[in-house]
Amino acid sequence: MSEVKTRFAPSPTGYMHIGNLRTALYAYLTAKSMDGKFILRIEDTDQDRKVDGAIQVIYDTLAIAGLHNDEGPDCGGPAAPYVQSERLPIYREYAQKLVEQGDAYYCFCTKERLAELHEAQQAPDFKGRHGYDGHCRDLPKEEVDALLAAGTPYVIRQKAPQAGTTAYRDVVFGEVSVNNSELQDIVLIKADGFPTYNFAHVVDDHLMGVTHVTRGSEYVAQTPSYILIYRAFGWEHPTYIHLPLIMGKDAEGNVAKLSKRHGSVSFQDMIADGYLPEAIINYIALLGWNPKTDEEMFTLAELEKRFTPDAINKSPAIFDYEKLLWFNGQYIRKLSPEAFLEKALPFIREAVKNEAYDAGKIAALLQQRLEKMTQIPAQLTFFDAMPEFEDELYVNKKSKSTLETAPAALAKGIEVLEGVEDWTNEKLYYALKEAADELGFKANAVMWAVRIAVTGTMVTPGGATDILEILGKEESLTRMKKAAARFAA
RNA sequence: GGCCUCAUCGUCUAGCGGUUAGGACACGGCCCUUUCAAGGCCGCGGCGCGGGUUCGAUUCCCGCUGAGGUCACCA
Repeated sequence: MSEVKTRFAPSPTGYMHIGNLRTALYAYLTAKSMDGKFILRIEDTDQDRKVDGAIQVIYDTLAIAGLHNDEGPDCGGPAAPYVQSERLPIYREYAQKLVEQGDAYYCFCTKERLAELHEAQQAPDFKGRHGYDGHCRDLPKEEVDALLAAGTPYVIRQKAPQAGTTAYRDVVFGEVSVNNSELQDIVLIKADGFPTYNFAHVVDDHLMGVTHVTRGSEYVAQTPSYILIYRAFGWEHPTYIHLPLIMGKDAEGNVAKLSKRHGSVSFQDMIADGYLPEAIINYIALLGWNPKTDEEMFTLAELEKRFTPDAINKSPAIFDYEKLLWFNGQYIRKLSPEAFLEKALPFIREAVKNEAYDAGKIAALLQQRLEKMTQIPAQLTFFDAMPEFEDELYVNKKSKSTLETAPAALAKGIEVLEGVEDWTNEKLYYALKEAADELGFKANAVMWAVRIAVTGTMVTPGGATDILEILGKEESLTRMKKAAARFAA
């Protein structure tokens, strides 16, 4: 058997839908699991949907995700070109061949006629078959030639058999069989001369040696039409691996195929929102596949070793941001302090403009309590400016801090801290602990009061002395004195 | 509407005739603790319904219900 080859064939829409990325991942893993090659092909046959720079988005996404392709427009390969708009003559030639064989035909129906047809079929009382009515299916040859000679616009349609059944075996869905009477005479070549996806992908998959087609299950029902094309050419069709759909929920909680409306999900947006590529990959890998063990943390490299297409599930999975968030937190914690700082720095500087405050120390506090990068700025607002706050913040039952203990704790705290030379977390902690002992307070009571005094914030990343250290002696004491003065007044 | 597919905790899932139905997220509680997290422990929570087959069905078969997909000169 020849070498396994899978492909990812996105159309350049300008953004990468997360469902698409999952398809890319599975196609990639399918190839890797069988020691095969993974190729990238750009399906840009829709002239109306052309978007500048869209191909770059695809390259960037694969690069960020770590899905390296062995062949493609970026790196070439034996079946180049890998961009469909550059292969027009090829599709033309093969379509022509089908027409000659009698497996396809010219159709001169206008879009208006088709639209009327479609409308009539939408009527509530419509009974018969939906889809194209075969109007041009059996046009006499002379008439076709005359129309062609007159320059009448046309498309080329597949001439699908009207009886019998077409079946294939899907790796995940098993036997799939449809009555040919359900099949449409799908358009192969559009009026503008471009092929449809339906035709182009079949020709390309064959010519490029693709052995396994991994794609979303929305194609399950249409695959028999494609198989008929393979047969018409006398080609062997590839193995099909149809993936369960990823579903999303809309504002009302309705479930549907993941889309902008249902769930919303561009890979770039998620990265911008502070999700780590590794976390996204890990999470989506588990949407429809599992290793049959309780493990669930997987790097791409591990997935390459563990993945097997036959363990893919059939049922659709709802995309759950909560769980993705959890994965993201896990991956954030796994980062080295340096790597974390690098990623977190822009977000830290967004809130903390004062560069006297050590970003590295701030990052260290953040790393253990973050789920995504964009949560950073909101947690750091107190560094640059003390917020307005009520004295009630000093009251905390668990820490035994009250409006009576707080002023005393602050006064004593200032006194002790004035004497601290070595302004480090550890020294500060013992100094304040000592202050608490002298006051006969629980250490927590002092810590609480000090933390509130220098941050004015109920919840902060890091404890009192963590923050004192970053703030520095001067700023810390200034803030504490100001806070203490409020009680005196 | 026709055709097709799917169906285990709220969510992602393990299970492939006999299990106290397992894990993870979320949720609740406890521990730890310098606030909050993180971490540890415990808990809550599920086989859609009805028929069969079988000594025995979550598991096999049929029907129902529910959900989704698809019926474009989009992919």
